[in-house]
Amino acid sequence: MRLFDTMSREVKDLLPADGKTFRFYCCGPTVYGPAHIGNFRTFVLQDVFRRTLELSGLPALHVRNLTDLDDKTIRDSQAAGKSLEEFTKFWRDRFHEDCQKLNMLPPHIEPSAVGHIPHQIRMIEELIEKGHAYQSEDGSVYYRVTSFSDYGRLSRLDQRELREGASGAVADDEYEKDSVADFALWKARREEDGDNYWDSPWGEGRPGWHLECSAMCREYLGETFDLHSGGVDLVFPHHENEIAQSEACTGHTMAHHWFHLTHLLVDGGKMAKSAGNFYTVDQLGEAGFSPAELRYVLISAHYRQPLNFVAKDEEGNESFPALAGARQALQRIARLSAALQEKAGIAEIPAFEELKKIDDRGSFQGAFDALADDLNTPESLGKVFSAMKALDLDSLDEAAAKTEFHGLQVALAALGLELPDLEAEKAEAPAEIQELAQQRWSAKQDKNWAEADRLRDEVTAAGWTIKDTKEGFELIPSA
RNA sequence: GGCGAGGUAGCCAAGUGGUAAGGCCGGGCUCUGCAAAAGCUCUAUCGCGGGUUCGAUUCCCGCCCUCGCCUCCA
Repeated sequence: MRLFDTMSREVKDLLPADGKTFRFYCCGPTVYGPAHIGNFRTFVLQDVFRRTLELSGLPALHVRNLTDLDDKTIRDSQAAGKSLEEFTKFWRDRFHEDCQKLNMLPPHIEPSAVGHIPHQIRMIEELIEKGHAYQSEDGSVYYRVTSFSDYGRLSRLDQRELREGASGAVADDEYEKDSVADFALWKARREEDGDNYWDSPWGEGRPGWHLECSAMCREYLGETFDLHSGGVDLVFPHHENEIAQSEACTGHTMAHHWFHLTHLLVDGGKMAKSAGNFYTVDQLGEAGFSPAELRYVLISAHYRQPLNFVAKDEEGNESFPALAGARQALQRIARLSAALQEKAGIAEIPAFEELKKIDDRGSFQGAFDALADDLNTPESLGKVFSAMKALDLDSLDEAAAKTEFHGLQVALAALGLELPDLEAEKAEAPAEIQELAQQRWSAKQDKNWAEADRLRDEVTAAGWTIKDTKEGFELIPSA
């Protein structure tokens, strides 16, 4: 598998350093509110990445943290009058529910910041010892950026000016630092932190945000690991600071590969609560769209391109045309898949573990290859449809159908797409509707077209659509 | 001001130095009493102006425009 590396700015092969397991870390969510669909673009694509790795025969060790200790979780838990633990547990559970709905494989290890305070303190001690950090008068500890000559390599900071206070915002603890670029490793206890403080050699306080990832990477993946991932916004300063902390501490390269995911836009602009275009999985569910449909949209653009999520149609109504389109597309795949399955005489769709063993992917090999080549999800989807169109179902014997069915399932498993249940679409209509539809069918058989049409209108008015088939009819709830 | 990404059909979105995947929408056809559904099918010369080249949407230069980051942020 090949993937673009932010550090070297080139597409590189992915090879596990230990020759066996590909070990990678993803910066997870801050659990202080519901994750939005932009967050999930990142997490879903990381999930496609992992699925592709595993299906290509490379075992993975996936670590993704939960940020449960930072300014926002403390601030909002206080505002809610809850303990930090109770508050973050609520949002952590919610995040996990959303992940499950979106068919994401759970990470193998999911550490949290609060659970690793001692690890972080130990790292600070090391950094002070090695001259990379200093304590300020109030008991905070800062990282001295100038002590790490490689600082800025990932974000190419050395090639640009550090514009101090570009946003006009100036941290209130700035006077404590030797340089504005220095960042906090340990924050001295403050009034507004409430009960959220821990003992340390520098007094009571709490670790800085950037440190948790460094500490947990080291704990679970070692001093050097294969890949580190996150949203583009984390390149600077978060990942830059992680590198500075970890590499200054260990003296070794932190990660061999940096995988960054470009943000989602909504209707051409940045998603923001203030803009009213901040969507969650639940919200879209309430609007009548399934998580699978959302997932389809989230993977419909390459991860290094901005993806424009269209929420409003041309009339400006919030009708989510992108999701409606995804529904049509998924149903087409589902019909073809069902036809292949029947032709192949296969009872159950093979589980993920079983799909790992399938190496003849038939016509769908190209769809898988597109993912292995820099995780090109849109090309992969294109190949799925192209392969579908090229298939001549009638000419396939059972063995060929089986190969094609398995190939399709591997491609879908890599993309993490769950197909809609076509049978479930045919919901049970109320008895009176069934009766009307049956009467209409009889009228139709008698070629009493006027009566048949009249009855169909009645059924339609009641919110159901009649689909005639060769043998009879089906009732579908109207959209 | 600095850094970066991008402008491909109505919308979303791949890709390529030799006239452009795929999805949605829309049109047509088949099927059908009609309709729906389904299947098939049609629809772009790639922001503008130069340059390099036998040939550029794809490389180079300039311009216009959009978006993101530089502050917590996936």
